[in-house]
Amino acid sequence: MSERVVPAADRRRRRPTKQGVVLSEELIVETALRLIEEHGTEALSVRRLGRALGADPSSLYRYFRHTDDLMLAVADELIGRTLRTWRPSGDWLADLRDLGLRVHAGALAHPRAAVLSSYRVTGRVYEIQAVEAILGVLRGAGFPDVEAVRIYHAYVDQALAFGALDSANTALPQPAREAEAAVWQATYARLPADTHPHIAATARHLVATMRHSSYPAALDLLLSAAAARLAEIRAAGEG
Amino acid sequence: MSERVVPAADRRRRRPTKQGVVLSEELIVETALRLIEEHGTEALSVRRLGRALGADPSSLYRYFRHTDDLMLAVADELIGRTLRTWRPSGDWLADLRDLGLRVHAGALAHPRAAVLSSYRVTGRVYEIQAVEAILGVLRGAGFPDVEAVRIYHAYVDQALAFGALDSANTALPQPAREAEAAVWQATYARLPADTHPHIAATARHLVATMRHSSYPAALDLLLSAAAARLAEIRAAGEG
DNA sequence: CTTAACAGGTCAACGGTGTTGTCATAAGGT
DNA sequence: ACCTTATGACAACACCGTTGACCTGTTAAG
Repeated sequence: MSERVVPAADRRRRRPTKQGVVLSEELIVETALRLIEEHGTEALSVRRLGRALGADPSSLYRYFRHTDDLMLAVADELIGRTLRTWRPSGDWLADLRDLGLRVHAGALAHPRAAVLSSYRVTGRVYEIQAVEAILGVLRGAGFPDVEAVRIYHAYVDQALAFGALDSANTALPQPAREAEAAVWQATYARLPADTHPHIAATARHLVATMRHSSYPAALDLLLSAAAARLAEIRAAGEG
Repeated sequence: MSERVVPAADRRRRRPTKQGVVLSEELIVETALRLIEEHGTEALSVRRLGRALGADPSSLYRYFRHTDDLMLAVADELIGRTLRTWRPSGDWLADLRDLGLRVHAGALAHPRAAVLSSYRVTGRVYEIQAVEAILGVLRGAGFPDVEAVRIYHAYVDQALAFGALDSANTALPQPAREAEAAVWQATYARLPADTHPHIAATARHLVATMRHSSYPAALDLLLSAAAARLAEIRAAGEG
């Protein structure tokens, strides 16, 4: 049973497909990303990807063992792209806020990859770079090691978790998405004040707020708590 | 074109299936939950569910218009179960902390269902109860409406997002889970200090911290930021 | 007690999916 | 120029959600 997938390094024979395309891991990953962007999550299937590439679907199994493998490769590329656009300024709070929003935006742009990668540790280069960078920002700001690690963990997981959450939501089929939006208007905004006083009192704000991601708000809350903690630490350090 | 789905209230004719099972919305939802728990997310399909119930798959379309409708019903049942175990004490901070941990624990107890339900708005009874209760706690504590809604949104999404994240991770196949745990020991803990100073300096803490959920830490950060905000609001109110 | 309406079950089919066993052939080292 | 084999193509498999047509037992009305 010879392996179906050949390691990228051993590839020599660049034979074109019937339609004249020369496949490669990079080309496949890029095309997958483009497909998701242009036609949404549900547009990404092995068969469609094959069609978009001008190749038989089964050819892709020469490059990835499962769709899962493909998605992880896509995710890795995504991390790399996000990290490359980040320009830390030296202001730890602003930098972490900026990076958080970038990670979240990157996740939204590629829902399927984001959901898959959110709960996995890859141990690959870009991930390691990100860990080192974030820890550097926190320790540079003056957080002691234990605190830096604790906040790093909460910060990263929150960015990934919200990224996945909001991704999954935007990846819903169109009718389901519209139905969700309608629920706040049609159901919550119409509950009577005598049975549901708190919802009724805030209905206007609920309808306006719930249609957007709560990640920016959650991020600001987390970071402001971290800043408060840092102030405490500094005060204690001077005593 | 007569509607395929008849509202639950109008159901009269309880005709058993060939295999002698009397279907109902409740029975279907319970069976779906059980299926997900026992055999994982991928085990839940209309066809398998039909088989597990002892009914033709197409029968389910007499109760739910799409799979999506079914998933919303499952999600709401989960919310209901969690909410029923919560006993608010009147201390807003403690109550929200307690509820958050319960939601998270509930998600971990039903890993596969939690992932599916985390990003949906059901608009069903239990969800409405939860929204009303949480908004009540926040407004009762003294948050003005806009602020209460903003914090409600971040708080709820955080609980659901971390629930889904940690669920997805625990739901990984055993070998994959072990491989993940090993990455911190095998990869991160061995990075040299000259190329990755921050990781090297905190490696001990990383290995210890990353194996647990960061949700409790993230929840505490969010709530402490909310408490700080409330203090500000109260101070301004007295001025 | 009969009967007609129809809720609610079944069946078959459609077009989609991921994946694999097998075959064909052109690329590339010798 | 030849042989190996990497790599593409094809066909098939087993699944998926969903729908239209059909059939039948339950139930409410007469």
